[in-house]
Amino acid sequence: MNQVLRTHNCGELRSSNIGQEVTLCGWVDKSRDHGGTIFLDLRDRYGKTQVVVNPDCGEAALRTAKELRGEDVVRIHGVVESRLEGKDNSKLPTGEIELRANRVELLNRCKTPPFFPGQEELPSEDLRLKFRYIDLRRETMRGTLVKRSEIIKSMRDYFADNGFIDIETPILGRSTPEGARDYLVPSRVHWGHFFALPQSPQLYKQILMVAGFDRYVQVARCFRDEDLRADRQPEFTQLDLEMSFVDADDVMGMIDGLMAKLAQEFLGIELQLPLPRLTYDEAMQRYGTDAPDLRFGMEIVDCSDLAAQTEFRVFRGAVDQGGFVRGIKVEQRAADFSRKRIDELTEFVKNDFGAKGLAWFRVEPDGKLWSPISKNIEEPVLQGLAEKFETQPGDLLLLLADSWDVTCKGLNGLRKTLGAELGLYDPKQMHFSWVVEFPMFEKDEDRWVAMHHPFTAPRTQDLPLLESNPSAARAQAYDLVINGYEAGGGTVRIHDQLTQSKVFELLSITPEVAKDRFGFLLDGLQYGAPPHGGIALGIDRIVMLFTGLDNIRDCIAFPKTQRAMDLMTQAPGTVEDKQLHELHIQVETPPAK
RNA sequence: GGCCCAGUGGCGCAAUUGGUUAGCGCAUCGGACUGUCGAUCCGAAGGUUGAGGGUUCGAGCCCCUUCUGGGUCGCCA
Repeated sequence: MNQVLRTHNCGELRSSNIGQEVTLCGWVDKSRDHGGTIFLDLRDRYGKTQVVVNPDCGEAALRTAKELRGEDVVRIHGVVESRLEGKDNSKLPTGEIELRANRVELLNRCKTPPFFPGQEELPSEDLRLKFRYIDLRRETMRGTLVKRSEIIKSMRDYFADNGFIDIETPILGRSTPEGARDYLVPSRVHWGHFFALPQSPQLYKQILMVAGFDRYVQVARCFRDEDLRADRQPEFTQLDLEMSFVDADDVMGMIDGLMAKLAQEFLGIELQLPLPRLTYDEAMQRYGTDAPDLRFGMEIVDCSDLAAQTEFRVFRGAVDQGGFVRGIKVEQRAADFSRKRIDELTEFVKNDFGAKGLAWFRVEPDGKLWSPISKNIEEPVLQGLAEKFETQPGDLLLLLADSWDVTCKGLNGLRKTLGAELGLYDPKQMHFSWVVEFPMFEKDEDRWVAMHHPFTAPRTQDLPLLESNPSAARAQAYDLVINGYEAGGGTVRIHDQLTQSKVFELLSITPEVAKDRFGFLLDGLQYGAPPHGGIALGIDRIVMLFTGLDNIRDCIAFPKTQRAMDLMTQAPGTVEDKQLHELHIQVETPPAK
């Protein structure tokens, strides 16, 4: 009778449609059977509509409706009617109307599912992942994926409006031993040779600049075979871009504009531009991390100078060994910290960050610092601490005496934990900032390694430092930080051979090795490479932050578990011997347990 | 690889801290009901506590091993 399966969706009918004959398709979200009258909540991507079936609708319709169960797929033909006086449902946009059915058609029966999309308690995550098609029917999951789609569209529009062109780069590429562990793809044609999936399109986009494409952008899938976290998946999506004839300010300015647009469209907030900038050194000193959560204070205070004046061995010893004594202040909440809680925090900094212990002081009503260790510390030093931290009665001080690294990591860990626990910020609040001037190099055991990648340009004023003092050299690198998450990072690249050679030399990358690994880029740089720079934004993380979620899996339709498995498809799986044979691969027998 | 948390009918939780027959809500199945929207009411079925081993007169609970999921450190240029 009807040529079309449906005339409307389940989210669009309103009072203005009253009297119309329509056909809806969808899933039975819920049915309420009153014997004579049956109410069905029909659900699809767009919303829910209430369907009424009663004896006036015909026996066949009533009989079919009676047998419907949750998640059955149905098609309903009927007339849009106003709900009875006072029976509107204000929770639904379609709540003023209902569909009086005259035909009820079961399109497909649903087995009793392990859980229902509408149920109040969320099932365990492994079950949600195994039955992802059911989990994705949940309103929040649907909402997140819709918003993700809208965010990506908005990004693409922005860059298109700014003259960027979208160019795809290969997924099958070449392994570069630096950086994260690669996912490898064996070559059938080339015995013993492998492709690597891209960790990022880094080298290709630089080549595109050499090719003159000027402004490139891509929504790029990236792969890194490293252990997972709440904000890390083995495959993830970057908004990757590169620009020619620009400096760091130009790139950051472009992203400032993007963030302002996204914040306005999706959060309804007006960002003040330019976004605040913080140097790497400042970030480490004040927050102990290169990605600080700036929604609250609780800044780190360095009291190493005072520690040098005490005989107390823990403090003095740390400083004498070239370490630091640094701490944070919990304002007015000392009473919230039981001895047990402080013990837990001590275990936390010991276990997770290798701290030797946690020193703490309570500020007494008379303003004096009290601690189990305060009797070991000279009065002037205690007073100095109080002044340095600008303490008030009721404050709590937490101090670490350790290496720079441990104090940074430990205090950052404490600050993040306590900031959330004490509710020092509104979880809905958003803070955008840049961290700039990263070091060019860091020491890994005895050798220098690139902090970002070996093509990162140093600040021009730091060029002489490459020879004299590499550790002091700062890069033209910038990270976008949102709420304590690294939401993106980029650099201005080296575009001249001389600087590139110097950097390689420092990184102990011989010309031969360099030629072998990325000879094509080095060649390219000699054929008219423009100055260029770019950035990559973590789309999954940005979606996570913009939707207020605390893990990245909920922003991805089909994510992997912590052990990098897909519970729905059971990937990765074994393959047939024939396939292995074709690829010239032998699988080792796992060691006996 | 280290540390931490969790695993009990299909789902979410409980079990007085080692003591009778493992309990509740939702879902499922059957019945009743013409206005519900987390419908309601009556009834039924359904678990040996992730797996293996140990301690004990007795283990969901204690110990060891292991599997799965999650958090985190290392790792992630």
